[in-house]
Amino acid sequence: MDELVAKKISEPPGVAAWPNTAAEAAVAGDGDGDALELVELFFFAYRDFVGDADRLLENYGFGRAHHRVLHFVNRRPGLTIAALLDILRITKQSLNRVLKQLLEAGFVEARAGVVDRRQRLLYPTPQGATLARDLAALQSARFRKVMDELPPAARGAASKFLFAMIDSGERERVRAHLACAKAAGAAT
Amino acid sequence: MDELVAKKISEPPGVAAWPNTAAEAAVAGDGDGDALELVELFFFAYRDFVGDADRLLENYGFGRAHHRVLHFVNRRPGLTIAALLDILRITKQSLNRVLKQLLEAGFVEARAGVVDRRQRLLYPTPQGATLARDLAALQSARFRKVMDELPPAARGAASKFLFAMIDSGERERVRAHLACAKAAGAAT
DNA sequence: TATTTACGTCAACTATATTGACATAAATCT
DNA sequence: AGATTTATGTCAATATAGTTGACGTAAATA
Repeated sequence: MDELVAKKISEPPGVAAWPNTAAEAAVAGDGDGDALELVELFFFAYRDFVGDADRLLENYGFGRAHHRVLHFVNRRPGLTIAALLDILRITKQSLNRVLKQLLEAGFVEARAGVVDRRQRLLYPTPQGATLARDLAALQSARFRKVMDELPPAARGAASKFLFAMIDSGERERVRAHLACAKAAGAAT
Repeated sequence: MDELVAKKISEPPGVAAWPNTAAEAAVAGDGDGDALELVELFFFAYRDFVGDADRLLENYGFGRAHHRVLHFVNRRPGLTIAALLDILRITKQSLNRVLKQLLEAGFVEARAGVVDRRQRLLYPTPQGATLARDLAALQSARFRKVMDELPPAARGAASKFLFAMIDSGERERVRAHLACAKAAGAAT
């Protein structure tokens, strides 16, 4: 590692690899200040955002990993393992431990795929749906409160902002996921 | 993504099984739908946001924990252990492991407090400051790109939005931190 | 029939966090 | 001066969430 470090340090060429923004920032001095402030605000906002759910999950002996799985299964009933792995960006081994617990605890159930029987389609049980809803309620309550606090003009900006924060290559995927989840919700 | 869509389509049986929750969500009002969308956007946005830094940190054998410590030490040189623990909300044992590595690798240095010699005041070394700046550059570059993509009217909204997302009891603390960091930054 | 795909599973390991107990030096109170 | 509190370090055990790699199996597909 030290050699990597040394390499990095002794690497004025690295400057070229930097986003020119770094150079600009250095020149501009505090021009970066605002962006840095956003970096920290994002950190604090996310910390508090997940904190709500964490506290509720403790009562069930679950963690954030369970929350994510339950959330996406609930949002998109019939989700396959592969699709879930793709959303969460974790390995199947990692997912498996958490998913197994959710299955055994009766919060999620898996049915064999109809069109492709190798697939396991994941559905929330009524119990799972309830917990998912409670968790979502906490988090969307925070968003609603935020929207109330915000000047009306700023309200629509939040989702635009968050969407723009996503890797551009990922946006279509996310958009499709949202549309799909919305359809599932609307269908009922 | 295509597979997601395909699977979704080939899934009429799932529809029947669809959730009570979704139903309830629909009943609970679609105001929730928007909030739910924000919840997921926040998840994806944060995932990609930290991803940038993660990739750079790998070159140094560091993880997110090191990043957070280095970041705040760099933003607020002279930070005490207690202040850092308060920001990060972790235990001293957890901090210690990471901090020790940063100290040993020469990215951070600790000096005895002047007014209170029990305290260890943390400072970035030149090496640490460089890495911190590189990491920050990646992340603020993302923010700047986002701002460029956003309609001008929405730009100011981002920091208001993020600030409103923070626990109300924490906002003063965060505001103070930002002010302090800004002052420290101005010195450089 | 042969191969690929979707998934499960065992094992070993890493990173990040926790709780609890105890140690030490410096500051502060009485 | 002596007792106590404070700021920090450290050892040990544990939990959670993730990783890579290897191997297995049933079902779809070429």
